[in-house]
Amino acid sequence: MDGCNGINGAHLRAIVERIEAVEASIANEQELRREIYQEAKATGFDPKIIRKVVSLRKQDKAKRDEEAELLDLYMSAVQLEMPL
Amino acid sequence: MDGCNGINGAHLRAIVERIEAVEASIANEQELRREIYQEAKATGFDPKIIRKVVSLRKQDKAKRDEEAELLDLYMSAVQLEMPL
Amino acid sequence: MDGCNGINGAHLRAIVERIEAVEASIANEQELRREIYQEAKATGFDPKIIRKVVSLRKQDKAKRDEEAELLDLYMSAVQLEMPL
Amino acid sequence: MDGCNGINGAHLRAIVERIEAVEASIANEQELRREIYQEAKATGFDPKIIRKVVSLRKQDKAKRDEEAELLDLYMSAVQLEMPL
DNA sequence: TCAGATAAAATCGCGC
DNA sequence: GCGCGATTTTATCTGA
Repeated sequence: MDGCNGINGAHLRAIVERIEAVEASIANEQELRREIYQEAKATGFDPKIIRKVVSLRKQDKAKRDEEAELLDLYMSAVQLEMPL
Repeated sequence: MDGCNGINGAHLRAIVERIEAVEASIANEQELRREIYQEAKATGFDPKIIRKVVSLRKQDKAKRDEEAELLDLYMSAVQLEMPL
Repeated sequence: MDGCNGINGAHLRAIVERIEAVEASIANEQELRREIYQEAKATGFDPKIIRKVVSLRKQDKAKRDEEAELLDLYMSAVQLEMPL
Repeated sequence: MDGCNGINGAHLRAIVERIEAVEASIANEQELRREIYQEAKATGFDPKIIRKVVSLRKQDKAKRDEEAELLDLYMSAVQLEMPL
């Protein structure tokens, strides 16, 4: 690789640092989300309810996506003359 | 515990064996499911499609359950005179 | 298949329901296992340790199975009168 | 709150949308991290090793932070003129 | 401290 | 046979 022990240390280090950068970013945004929940709670909202609403909306999206995929599968199955 | 080294070996063994029993049972049923998929495939069905259908129906159920929970939360929130 | 163009809803439905049945069964037993772990914890056992024990015994069993398989291989080789 | 009986749909909606925004952002960055791992693998690095490195560095950082905290504690104890 | 949710890791079956 | 994707299991984290 780089000449010495078969491992390109510089490259590895670059990769690790990129990962650490995005992870720091992720941690920041997770903190942000936590703060939104706390602020909402302080305003009198029940966090449980908010979580459920967020979760349900996420499920809606996932379901729509999967239904679209299923349709695609149907289409290809029909082309292959397979039973559904 | 039992007199010797502070660990109740008999009890631990009993627990481990109960766990292994249910895991064996789980493995059996996973094998069963695999066979159903294989049989379906042999009949000409696309396993992918079956998986999607199963998955969608599971999502439906989960969604209904969560909606019921959300309703419960709403009801208690109203009783507590909290904003939704 | 069913007469027309490869769509056999009844059959598909039957398959899906069989799968859902075994998956319900699996879920039940997973719940059972969870309860065993909780009960063990309540009795003072560390669940993590128990997991380790179960895992190690599983490895042991896998190894014994492998050895048994190897033995079978040897046995059939002998029957075929081939040198090992 | 909103005037009548504790229902403030607009506010709730605003909160939910803010949460969804940060979650979308988080998902994006998780996708980014995944791509970095894939790219590293394509270059010949073992993702498992990289994870290990990242994890170890995280532990190191945690330990350093802890030591820094301890040092702060010592410092304030000195200021209070208490024996350690 | 503990249960529930979230994320990470390992495992397994399928495809090429 | 091997990488890839999906499923399952393990560990971590957070909120009650």
